[in-house]
Amino acid sequence: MPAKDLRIVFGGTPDFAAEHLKVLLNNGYNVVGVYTQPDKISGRGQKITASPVKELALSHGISVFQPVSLKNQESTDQMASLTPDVFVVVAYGLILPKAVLDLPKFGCINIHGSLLPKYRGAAPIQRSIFNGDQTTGITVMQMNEGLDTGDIIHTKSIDILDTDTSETLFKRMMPLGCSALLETLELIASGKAKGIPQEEEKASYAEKLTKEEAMINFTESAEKICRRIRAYIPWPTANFKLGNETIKIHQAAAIKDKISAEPGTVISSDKTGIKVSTGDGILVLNTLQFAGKKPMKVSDILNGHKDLFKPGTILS
RNA sequence: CGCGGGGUGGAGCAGUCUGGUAGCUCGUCGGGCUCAUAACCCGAAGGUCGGAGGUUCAAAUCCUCCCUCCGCAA
Repeated sequence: MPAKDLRIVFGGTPDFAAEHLKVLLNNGYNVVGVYTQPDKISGRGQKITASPVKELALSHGISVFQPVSLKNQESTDQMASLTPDVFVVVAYGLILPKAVLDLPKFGCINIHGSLLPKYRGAAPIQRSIFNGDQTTGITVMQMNEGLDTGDIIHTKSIDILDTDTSETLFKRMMPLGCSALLETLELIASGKAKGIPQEEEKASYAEKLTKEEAMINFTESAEKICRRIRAYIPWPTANFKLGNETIKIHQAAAIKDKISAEPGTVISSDKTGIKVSTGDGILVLNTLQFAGKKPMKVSDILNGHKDLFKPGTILS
């Protein structure tokens, strides 16, 4: 059976998912229905916003379903009425009950942003940067009832650069996931798809990011803080406080020098950056963002606020 | 009607309350100094003060509407 004859149902919500849907549509695959999270109020002004996946599906005239949960008979019936051959799930955000998992002829497949069984869960890409990994990748698996525990059908790996933020790594991984998806569909259609069970003892979980973690603790090492900063872009963005003001960090570097000052103390500030002592090493702040402002280079900030980061200033 | 902060030469800011001279720190260009500079000295260019109305002898500044950028919250 040609892969393009497969009756595909797609489930996903954010941009990362929409990108995969786009590839299917642009390459003439037979997408018979799309599932995405219900519209939510969000953004400035609390407007109701449709997910990127929904927007894309509607613009292609594909039926969109937005159940709050799939764990009920109606949802299962609805899915059954589409007579899917395969359900492709990418960052959908809902748990699939067994009834749904078993429904499509070839089951449900999921595209995950890590080399499983490492980093199962919500934030694999961000965690790989935060932990300082050199390599990560995409895994396509046959979904089962566990959280990212399905058999591995296909993987692709990619190097993590020193300069990667979650934002840039996401962007670089999208094409990887897209091609992995198309290749997997070929395998499935031609009956060559083979699932390899995950090595359970090597499993680890990638907890989702929280705003609390995004608050910088200057007693950590400069290097760790740097990785935190890169992992937390574009959201929730690492930040610290100067007095009452919260300041976000968009770019920083670590220097290994030993320093005796209390962690969080500004050592020097000039157009080359703001040097701050940490638990181990020096953190050099390069690009910051104030509330209500766009991100700014330190040299620009200092032009307008000469004394804001005088040596001795305490950040927390 | 969720809350809030902005838009002033190329960049970052002050000035707005208490209308009346376009200011500060940089950058750019020209010149000087130096073995050298993200250093220093001298000089210059560059602004419809987000937009449209209104009040006034006079508006960056006061009033009304709009555009637009951003933070919180999700």
